[in-house]
Amino acid sequence: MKDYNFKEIEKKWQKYWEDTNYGISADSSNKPKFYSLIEFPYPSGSGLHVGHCMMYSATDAHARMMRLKGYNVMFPMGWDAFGLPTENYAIKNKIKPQVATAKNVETFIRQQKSLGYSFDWNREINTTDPDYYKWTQWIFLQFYKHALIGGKLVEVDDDDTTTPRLAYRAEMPVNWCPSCKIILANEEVINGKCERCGTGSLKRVQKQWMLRITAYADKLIDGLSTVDYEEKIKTQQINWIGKSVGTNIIFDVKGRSGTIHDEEIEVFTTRADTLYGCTYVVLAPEHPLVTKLGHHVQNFEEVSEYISETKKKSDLERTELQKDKTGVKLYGVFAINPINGQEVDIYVADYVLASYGTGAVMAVPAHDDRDFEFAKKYGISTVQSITDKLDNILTLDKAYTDYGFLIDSAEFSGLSSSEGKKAITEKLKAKRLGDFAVNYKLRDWIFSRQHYWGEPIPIIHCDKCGMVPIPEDQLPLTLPDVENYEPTDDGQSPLAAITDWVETTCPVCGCKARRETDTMPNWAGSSWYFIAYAISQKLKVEGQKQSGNIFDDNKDLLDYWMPVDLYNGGNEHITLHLLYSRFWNIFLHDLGVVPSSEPYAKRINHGIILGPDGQKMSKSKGNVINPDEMAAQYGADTLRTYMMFIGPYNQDSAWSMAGIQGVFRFLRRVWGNIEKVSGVADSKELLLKLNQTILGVTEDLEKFQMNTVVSKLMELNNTIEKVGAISLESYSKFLRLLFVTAPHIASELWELAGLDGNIGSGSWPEVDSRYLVADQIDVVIQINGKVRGKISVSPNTPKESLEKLAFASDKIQPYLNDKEIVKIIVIPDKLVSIVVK
RNA sequence: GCCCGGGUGGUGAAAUGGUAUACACGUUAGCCUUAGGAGCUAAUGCGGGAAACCGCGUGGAGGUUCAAGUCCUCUCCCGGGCACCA
Repeated sequence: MKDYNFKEIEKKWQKYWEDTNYGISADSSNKPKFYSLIEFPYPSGSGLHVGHCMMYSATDAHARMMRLKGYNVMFPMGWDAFGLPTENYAIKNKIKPQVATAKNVETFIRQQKSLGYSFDWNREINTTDPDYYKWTQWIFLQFYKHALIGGKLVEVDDDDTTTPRLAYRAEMPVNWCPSCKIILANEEVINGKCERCGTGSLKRVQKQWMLRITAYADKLIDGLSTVDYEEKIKTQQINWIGKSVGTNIIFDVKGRSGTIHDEEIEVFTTRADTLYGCTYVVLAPEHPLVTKLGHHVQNFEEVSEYISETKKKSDLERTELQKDKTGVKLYGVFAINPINGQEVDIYVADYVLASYGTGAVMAVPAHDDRDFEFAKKYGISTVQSITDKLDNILTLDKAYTDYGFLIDSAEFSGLSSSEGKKAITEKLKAKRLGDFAVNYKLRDWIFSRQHYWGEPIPIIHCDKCGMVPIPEDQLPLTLPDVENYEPTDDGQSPLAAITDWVETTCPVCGCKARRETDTMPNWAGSSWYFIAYAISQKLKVEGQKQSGNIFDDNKDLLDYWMPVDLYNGGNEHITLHLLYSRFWNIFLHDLGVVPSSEPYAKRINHGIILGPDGQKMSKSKGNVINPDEMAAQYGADTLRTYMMFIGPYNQDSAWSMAGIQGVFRFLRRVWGNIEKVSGVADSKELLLKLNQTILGVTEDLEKFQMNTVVSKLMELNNTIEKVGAISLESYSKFLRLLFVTAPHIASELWELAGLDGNIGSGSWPEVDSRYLVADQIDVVIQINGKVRGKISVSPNTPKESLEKLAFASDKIQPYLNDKEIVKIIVIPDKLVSIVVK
């Protein structure tokens, strides 16, 4: 027997798979389809990370099983290639981002192929490819051309400026780095500081493109009940959307000389039942009413100063110092509590957020911790009066925020909190001073970036016609070649400096006009790539010629492939990417271009591979494991199998050199064990273990319990060694199981054993339940719950016999002497449990 | 503060309420070898004992059950997410 020469074997089979199109899926088939999606990588300059290998190894194993089980499996790969690191690299090294991307992609493909992953290379996509981003732009235009009214999509005319389009422009506070003089994406702000230079980022108001994801908030919540995601993912998404149901309440505003007409304060509350306890009203510093009240406010100077102080605070300061609430009372003006006509004070305080609800709240210190704290600090209501009101329910140091029954609330007293909310809101509604209202924490999605390396937003600004979408048959709007990728000083995209690109003519009136110079965020291309795989050949072949819409033209493909059956990815994408891409898919479904409302039927998350020191891998810590080096030392099969064996799939695991060494030993022993293949009939012990392994490995692969898949294969190999012989038929089953984790060695051994055809075109082994039962089974005898003996019996021995055999056992006699037998429980094939007194 | 995970040998970890510690690493002893960071065999939860065996053991305290790592109540610790969201 030759040595296990993994280098030679792996090269041979990788070529074979390439030559025979292993992994290439058909667009039509009489087999059932299975769409297995993994998050496509950002092709960074540092190449494949072992974390990628962990996800690829596990999903590749699963895909191989599904193929053997007779599915037409789509297991595609592509490149999420727009993004800042490439742009920064381009700036630094004076290399075109297009060139850098192509080089990185080449490296990724080489690495992936060298590990034998069975991706469908015919479907490769790249978000930076104009054939691809043509359709990213097309989808953007559909957002621009549509609005969601009453849950239904409606088309919006080009000159309509009032209907709320799903893509719109708005003045938005953005993160501004005063040192780099650029606008930062949220992802570039780490703990309130610029990722590049560490300077604290400031808020700056600028016109931004927005996607109205909030219009889809309810659909995004409701859709979760139809998909198979871990509970953790669902709750995280629901929390992120943050739906809260409550009441909007209108307080009239009164000055020294009576009611100030036309001015009112609208607050949002989830606790309308506590309205009688309202002692003051608070406005966010950014609330427009504050400046409007102007001369009515006696201490307006003090108030203005407070507001400008707030503006100077960074996000970090405003949130980190949350315990220390600040604010200013507006002297000379009052708000009228609409339920009882009571005058209450008005404050401005930055613990109230302009961006949530109405930017104003009613304060009920007795029933809200934040109001309580603020009231205590500014002596607004005495603690004594709160306790009086609450009939001693309240302890002196905190608000009573639980539900209960209303007191001191006129005709509403005695109602439960939930009854009270409803009754009070109904009364306000009748007086036209309030109504039921829903709010979301979710904000609309800031969809523009002032960078070069992204999809250009296909809009033209015309002085006469306003914003005009580029006609769809003129897409894609491609990125121009530029010399300089640096953002400009005033926070504009580098595209703004390319005059001959910016200057264009209006598609409507033909006048001189300017192109939009912002680009899309790198979440854009990844929000529909799972759809693109199904039609990827069409993107390449017809992308430029297509005049209609590629989705409608290829409805049959989308109907066949969608939705994704299994989506595999990282925990870091549970909120943003998963939410964004669900949003796009639901929108496209509403538009009628994709068949299913939800894009992913099932989602599985993987953990992170940590360095050998248990720390997150990083160059600076020097604990980075390079997959190329590992594959060179131990082979692709060992690396793949170890990546599955390293620990529970959805849990973080630390790399271990001893661990990969152990897996290598396993494969080398498997290699040698081909000598145990014989013409002799299999022992019952081997048949039992083999069938247990088929059953267990199948179940574990389906559940992505990859570590036990490997341990079960090891157990079977141990049994082969122990028994010393295995029939060719049984061996072929073992190899097919092994094929999913270590496909190269399994293919080679298949050939060496002289088995027919190729292992990959066979079928998944079936369990023969005749062999699942052992000849003899150990049945445990328990006395008072403790194991005191064992009897070896044949399976299905009747209860009565088991009981007799148990009492006949010498082992247990000492425990029965002089004891009264209270109870006997017999579980066939398991145990006899005797209770004595 | 709120919402998720998770605490099991020396280590990574297994266990449809039914023999806790499979599998792997490590360790120890022996074999083989010129040699081994190679291979093979055996042992390996802790305490006691020459052994048979006994006692104790899944973060802690209770509970349900003939039987609990697993179910229930309370509690401690670790990791992650959200966080002044009214």
